[in-house]
Amino acid sequence: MFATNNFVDHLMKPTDAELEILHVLWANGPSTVRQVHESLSQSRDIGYTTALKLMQIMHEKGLLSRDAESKSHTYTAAVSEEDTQRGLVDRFVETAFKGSASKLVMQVLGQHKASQQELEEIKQLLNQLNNEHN
Amino acid sequence: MFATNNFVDHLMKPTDAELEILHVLWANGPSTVRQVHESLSQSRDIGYTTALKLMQIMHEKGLLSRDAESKSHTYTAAVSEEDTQRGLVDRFVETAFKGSASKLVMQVLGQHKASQQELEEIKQLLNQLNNEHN
DNA sequence: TTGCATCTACGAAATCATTCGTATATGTTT
DNA sequence: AAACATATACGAATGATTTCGTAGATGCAA
Repeated sequence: MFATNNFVDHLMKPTDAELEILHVLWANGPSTVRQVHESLSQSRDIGYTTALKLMQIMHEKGLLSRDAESKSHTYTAAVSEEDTQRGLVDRFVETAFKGSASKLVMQVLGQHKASQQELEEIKQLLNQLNNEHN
Repeated sequence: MFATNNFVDHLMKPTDAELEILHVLWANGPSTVRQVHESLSQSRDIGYTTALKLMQIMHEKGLLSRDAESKSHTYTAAVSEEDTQRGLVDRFVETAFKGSASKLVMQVLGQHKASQQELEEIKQLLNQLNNEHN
């Protein structure tokens, strides 16, 4: 067995609002506050300065990096989608399922429709894990 | 297709501290504040009146019911573990994975060790889902 | 019945997340 | 250069969560 991801412990837990912003940056790449605000506005009401403030705080926390060359700064996600989701899943499994990851999986699979292809991918991963066990 | 669980929308979202208490009650059944507090004390520092206050609030919210016959009240979880976890998963898939349940499953399976038996159970569920697709 | 242990009720502080208004800086256009 | 549009910085209100101290009720024991 190899050492696993202890670094997850040090990852900041983004709040819900912060996650919204990270999703925009992960999807669109480096963006200005205005661009992020416009994207967020499509799904909910949010003031421009609210988005700005959030991104400033996220920059302080180290969740975003920024380039301040021009008048309007350009922000970039400083944490990867994978690492962040890994950390979130860790916490979630712990708080909601008392550490039982397989219970979570069962719950999710039973509750959400997945496409044929998605099911295949999951099966494939399962077989792979099965082999590692032997 | 049948109507699915719209009632999930109306389920209160328990906070982290509230979830801790629900887990105790789900595991041990109806309990007094003292019993719950003793259980919680095993995993972390928490004052007696803190546990009491939390359970009073949860009672107000409808998360717990209580029997006030004797001097010390007996509390019972008023929401089921299944329903609660269903609601939590819904939110989590939405905020952390933008609705992609299969991405969540892949992330969890890749990240957490599951026993041979757990993997088998999951596979079985997958096959079942596969059949429903055809 | 007086006192002691234990309970509930409740107020309130501390922290955090979210929100936005206002002030000020910056750069562009006339 | 003056005016305008647009940017950042920042203070502060609000609401939710967690925490615990203190007061007062309750029941049992001496």
